[in-house]
Amino acid sequence: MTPDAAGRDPSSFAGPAEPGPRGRDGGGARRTTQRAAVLAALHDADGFRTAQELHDVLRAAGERVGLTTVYRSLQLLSDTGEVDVLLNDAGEAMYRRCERRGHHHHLVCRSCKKSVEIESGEVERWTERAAGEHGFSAVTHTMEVFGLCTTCSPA
Amino acid sequence: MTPDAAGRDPSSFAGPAEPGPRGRDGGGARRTTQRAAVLAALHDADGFRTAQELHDVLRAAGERVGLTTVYRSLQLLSDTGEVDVLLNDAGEAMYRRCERRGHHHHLVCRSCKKSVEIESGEVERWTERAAGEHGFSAVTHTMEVFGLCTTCSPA
DNA sequence: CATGAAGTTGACAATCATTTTCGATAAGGG
DNA sequence: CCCTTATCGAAAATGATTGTCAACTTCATG
Repeated sequence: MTPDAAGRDPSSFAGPAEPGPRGRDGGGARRTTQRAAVLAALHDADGFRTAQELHDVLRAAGERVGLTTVYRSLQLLSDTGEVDVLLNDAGEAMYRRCERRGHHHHLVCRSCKKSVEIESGEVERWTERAAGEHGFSAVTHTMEVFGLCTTCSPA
Repeated sequence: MTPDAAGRDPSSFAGPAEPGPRGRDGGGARRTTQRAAVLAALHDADGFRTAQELHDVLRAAGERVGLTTVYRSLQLLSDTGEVDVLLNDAGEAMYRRCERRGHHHHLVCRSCKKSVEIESGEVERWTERAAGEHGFSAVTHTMEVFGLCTTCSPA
């Protein structure tokens, strides 16, 4: 059985392991247990999770974290690009810690939310071309692919 | 100057023009002025609009429609596929009356929300393939392209 | 190790889009 | 013209996310 969130090793995130420049921005971003916990919970999941789900997991694991803080931490993390955000059908924000830092897309399981990072120069190029043909500039795009992963697939 | 919503010809939507089978589903969907007004307002716009924006336009045009009804009408219209929905960055639903009935994507102006319908077998195929490579089935996807249209583009 | 300034936290209130409620109203077949 | 029933809409409810603000950490420094 996989250990639940309570059993994870916090050192990989919370500990003062990395001696690098403290904080993320010029000012002083502090290293707090709450922030580390959110990041850790996110790390334990291999799929997208909502702020509330993460909060539930943390509380269930005995962490003392407020929902407000979870939202703030996620906001912070997504601002710095450390986690990716996407809106589900219900319009709720879902977060995920991604390996890839640059632009990429996701293949998300509709059932368990597990996801795989995918890249596509093909799509990027098509997008640019299509936009150009219609005179649009400063083009950006969003694209997410949903399906059922092998585990959640029937049969 | 383009006539505002108040000046549109209602006959094209509200009038008993089409003698075809009444309503949309087997039961009894009635033809009401409010529903027609929402559809008409949507028709006047060549871009995506939020429910509230449509409501404002209708009220400004002197129509007597409640916000609730606008929401309900849009829900109805999107259920039957008569209008397309997409969530903006803020997570708000935006609606648009599209020419194309089948699956397609949009090129949306970030500034004025004007949009163009685009199709891409290329993207469809790429999506299927990428999903297949990772064992995902029952694949669907969302994709929207944003940019600045010629009118809103600087220079 | 003590200290203080500044970043953080979290319970709770406030937003805000969207939905639900439910009595009043209108559509349209008979 | 009437009656059944879909529909309307004002107001209350919902639910995710954000703002408030006093109490609390973190951590560079003395």
